[in-house]
Amino acid sequence: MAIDSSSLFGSLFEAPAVTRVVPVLVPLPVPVAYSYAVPEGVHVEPGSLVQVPIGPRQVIGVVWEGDNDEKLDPKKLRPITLVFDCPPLSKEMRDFIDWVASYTLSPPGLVARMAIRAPAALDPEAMVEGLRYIGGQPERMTPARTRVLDLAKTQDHPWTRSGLAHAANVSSSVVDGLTAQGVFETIFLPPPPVVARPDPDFTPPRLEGPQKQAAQDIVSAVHKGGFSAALIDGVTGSGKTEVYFEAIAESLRQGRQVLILLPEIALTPAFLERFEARFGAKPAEWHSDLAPRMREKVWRGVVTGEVRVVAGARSALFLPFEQLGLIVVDEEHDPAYKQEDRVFYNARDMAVVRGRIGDFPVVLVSATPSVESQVNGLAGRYNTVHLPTRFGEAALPDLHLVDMRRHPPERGGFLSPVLLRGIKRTIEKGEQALLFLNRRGYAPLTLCRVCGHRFQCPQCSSWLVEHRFRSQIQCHQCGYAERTPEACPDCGTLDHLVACGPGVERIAEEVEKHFPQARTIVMSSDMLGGVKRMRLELEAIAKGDVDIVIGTQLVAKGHNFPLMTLVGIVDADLGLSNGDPRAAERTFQLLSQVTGRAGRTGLKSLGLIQTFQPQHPVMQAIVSGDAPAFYEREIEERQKAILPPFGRLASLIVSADTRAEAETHARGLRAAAPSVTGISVLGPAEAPLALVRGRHRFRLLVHGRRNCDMQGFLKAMIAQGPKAKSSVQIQLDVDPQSFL
DNA sequence: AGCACGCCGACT
DNA sequence: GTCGGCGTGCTC
Repeated sequence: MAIDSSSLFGSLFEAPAVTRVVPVLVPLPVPVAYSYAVPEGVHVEPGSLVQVPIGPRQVIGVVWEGDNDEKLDPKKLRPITLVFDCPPLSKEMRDFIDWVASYTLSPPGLVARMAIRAPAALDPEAMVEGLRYIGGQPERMTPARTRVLDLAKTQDHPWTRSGLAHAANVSSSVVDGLTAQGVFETIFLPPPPVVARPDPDFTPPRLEGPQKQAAQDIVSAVHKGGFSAALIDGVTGSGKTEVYFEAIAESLRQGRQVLILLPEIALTPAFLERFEARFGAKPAEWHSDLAPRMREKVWRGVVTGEVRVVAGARSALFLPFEQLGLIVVDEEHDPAYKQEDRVFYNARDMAVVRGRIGDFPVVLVSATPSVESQVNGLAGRYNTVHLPTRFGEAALPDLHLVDMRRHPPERGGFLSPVLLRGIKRTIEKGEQALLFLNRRGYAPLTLCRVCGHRFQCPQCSSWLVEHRFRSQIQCHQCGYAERTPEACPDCGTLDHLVACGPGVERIAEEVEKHFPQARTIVMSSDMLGGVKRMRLELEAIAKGDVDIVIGTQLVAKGHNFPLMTLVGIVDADLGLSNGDPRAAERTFQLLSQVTGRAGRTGLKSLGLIQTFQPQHPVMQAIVSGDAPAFYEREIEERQKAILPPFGRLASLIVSADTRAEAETHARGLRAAAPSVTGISVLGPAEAPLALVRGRHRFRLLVHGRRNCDMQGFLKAMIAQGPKAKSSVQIQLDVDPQSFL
């Protein structure tokens, strides 16, 4: 119910009676709810969406519960401006918001804002204008008018103006003319649903072997109801999607809504079509570049319950579903689930929390689960379901390590003779080769041969990467770019700049030199022509119009290339030595994903992995396929990173996935524990180095996830003061039991 | 987050 | 003499 603002002020002589004061979460980075007066005759309850004044502007807020600040004079409080005509946020949703705010040490108002981020959706949706045939004839008949009338007579349902014109193959002015003659009357129709309702029994599933058991396991969890967390751990091509589709079907049969979380990049037309084939309708989409109108429609459909299934990126986790009954997190290991600004959260972990608070099952899915989820599986907190074999005729590629010390490339090159032979054989058979290198551009570093000058970013001091296609040198950290200079800016020498190391463009150059007749393409996110061109190129590749694809990690995700029978990893070691505590895990996941692109239609396929460290556990795990052993070792390594109880609270490193996140934590720490001096903020790669140098007595590592018990940590710090002999427990994200 | 106020440099 | 840089501080 919207209230008229003129009624808020009462008459001149009677002071408005303050009937009630309520706390309201406003979208500001403040730690508490603000208090507002509720005008007489206005009904609000916890969860109501309201418009309130903040200084000179109006914002959307949510009525919360709890005590109001008693220091504020209720008479001086400003009144709520408007109550939106919209179902209030449920108790579950409010508990979820409070929980996430407390866990991530974020202002609750900013967390709440993520749930109500479609402001215009709060207005009632406009009715659609329609036309109904009421009989009669126009004064003059024409062939076009006859066509329209024939159609309207045979199909007696309301038409839209353009729909009728299109169906009768006339221009809309013909329809307008008939309407003016009184043949049609204008009526108002409720807006059409955003998406059709999916039918759980549209296409019965055809599950094979281990899929059956896996589906039975998770379907029974959904059937039983109540909170549970499952981890579907299945190799690429093992049919994980079909399995979780059955869980979705069961939830739909129970009349509950379903949320499928996907990394943004995996929200492809291919996925939506697959869903449609099983359920007869597409899910509603939710992601960052949804058109504003669509965003509003989906948001409203979710609140009212009209939308049954949402497939969305991480932000979809905060949609206020009416009756959510299941969350599926596909590709649960994907780093894209981590939000890196404002509110730092991992949607995968918060999905589990939402399931626990809402008392419904959550299913995590991956071919290469995160170490965190593996630990939860081993500890019995998640029920692990294995799908060990490929489905149908698909066979895993035959994987081999290429020891680059024994098979060096020719001078100036990066492809070993072994890989070049493999490419030759593959394209001779009319099949495709994929060369993977996770590095955009031509070369990661450029220097002057004469004076040794290195091109460095003026803004953030990382190396500038040469991009030959664009004739630019770019900073991959901050986006700085300039035209590739011809002369060295330091010594002025012309044409003496030398590229160091490979990027995909440079690999393409090498490939073209060896296979001038082959059709070659470079796929990377900075591709000229944008997303549209990329889609077309991916289709062309799938059709077999390309022989050799050279790509960055963008080709690793989701796409199916039936003719791809050779995958060459150009530099498998890349990313193993960047100081990231998760480097080995990430590399394992990436390499598994890329090699999984091959052999999906039964053709015999091969993976060649170029490495200088063939003994490295990641390489061994990839070729042996012994993932359990790899995870066991990773878990051990991660647990070693949890420091034993330490002595004095002398100084502290705060380190996180990004410097910005570490800054956020540090601010919280400084505010909560002013007695602790010597708090340093370091980037992800610097913290281990500082520790090695012994500058700090201990560290608080919040790499990647916020699963460490920050609240407990702060309390312990405050309790012990700066010089106390302390034994603060630091809980690293490897063991995220704090939310279960 | 926004948007104010507030104090020091180059300009109609 | 003003316009404008962005540094602190407040919003129920």
